[in-house]
Amino acid sequence: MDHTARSAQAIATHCEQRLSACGIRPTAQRLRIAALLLAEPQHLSAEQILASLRSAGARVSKATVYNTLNLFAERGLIRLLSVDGSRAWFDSNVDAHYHFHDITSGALIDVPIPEVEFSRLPAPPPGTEVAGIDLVIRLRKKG
Amino acid sequence: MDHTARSAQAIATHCEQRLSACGIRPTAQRLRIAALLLAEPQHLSAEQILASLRSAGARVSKATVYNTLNLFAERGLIRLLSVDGSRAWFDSNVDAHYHFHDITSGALIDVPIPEVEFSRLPAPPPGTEVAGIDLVIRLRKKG
DNA sequence: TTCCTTGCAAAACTTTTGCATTAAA
DNA sequence: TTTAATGCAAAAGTTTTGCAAGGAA
Repeated sequence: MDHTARSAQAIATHCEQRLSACGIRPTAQRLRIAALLLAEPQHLSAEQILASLRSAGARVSKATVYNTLNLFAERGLIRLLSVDGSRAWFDSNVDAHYHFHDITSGALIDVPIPEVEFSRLPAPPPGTEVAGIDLVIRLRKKG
Repeated sequence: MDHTARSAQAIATHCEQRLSACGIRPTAQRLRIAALLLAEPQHLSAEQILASLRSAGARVSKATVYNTLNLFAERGLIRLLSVDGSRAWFDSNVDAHYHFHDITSGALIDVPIPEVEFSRLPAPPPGTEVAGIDLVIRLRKKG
């Protein structure tokens, strides 16, 4: 199915189903945030989402944006990234993957799982198990 | 040489040399911070360092702690980590290594380089080169 | 009605900055 | 004496929270 060709209505319906599937009541604000973030694999900050929604004419508060993003992340609808100390990045791609981080521009680029292979990994300490692996490959301008 | 058996004087001298080697003027505050942080491989926050120095009777301000830690990190004397969004962690181990992050307790544990082997890594995008690789293995309580 | 969500403003935190004072070379 | 570092308080930036008002079931 062509993603970009979907109607606004179809996107709304799709988001509504995804929220409901996670036990999240699909309110107007949550749907706006979901429609924006889940439209494609991307990394957005809370402030970017707030600005984007507002310039699109949506009525939404900063508190709701943060509440919603935290809720989405808890329910596994999005992923919260800590790549630099400056702010949180919300990743709409929840499939396992890694990241390039361009330290010059700040850009974040997905690295698909097949591009990385571990031939050796440490055993988790006794009493613990691996909850996830975050790999960030920092990039600088060459030259 | 036994690390723990060194006298306070020997530690001070050692720190002074390390700072000077990095072109950092060894002031009283910087030496206190260096002595604390570089005593062993560890991960400390700015607030922990400030509290530790003050309870040890040192006269040092929050601004100086932050200025100093940033300076040390710039000069490669310590390493700045972004493992969770909450705050910066300063790692006194600047040798290449990775981390376990216990998401229950917040604990950070070093993973030595030989414990991780990559059999496949993506090529950096054109015009960029790899500046470093940060690997964080998240741990949760098993059971 | 009852429970949940929202918005606003304020608070909480971490980190940075301006500027007068102090210390180092 | 000249330059750089420190301390303090205030500012800046991000995220959380308290609470009244609004909306859904």
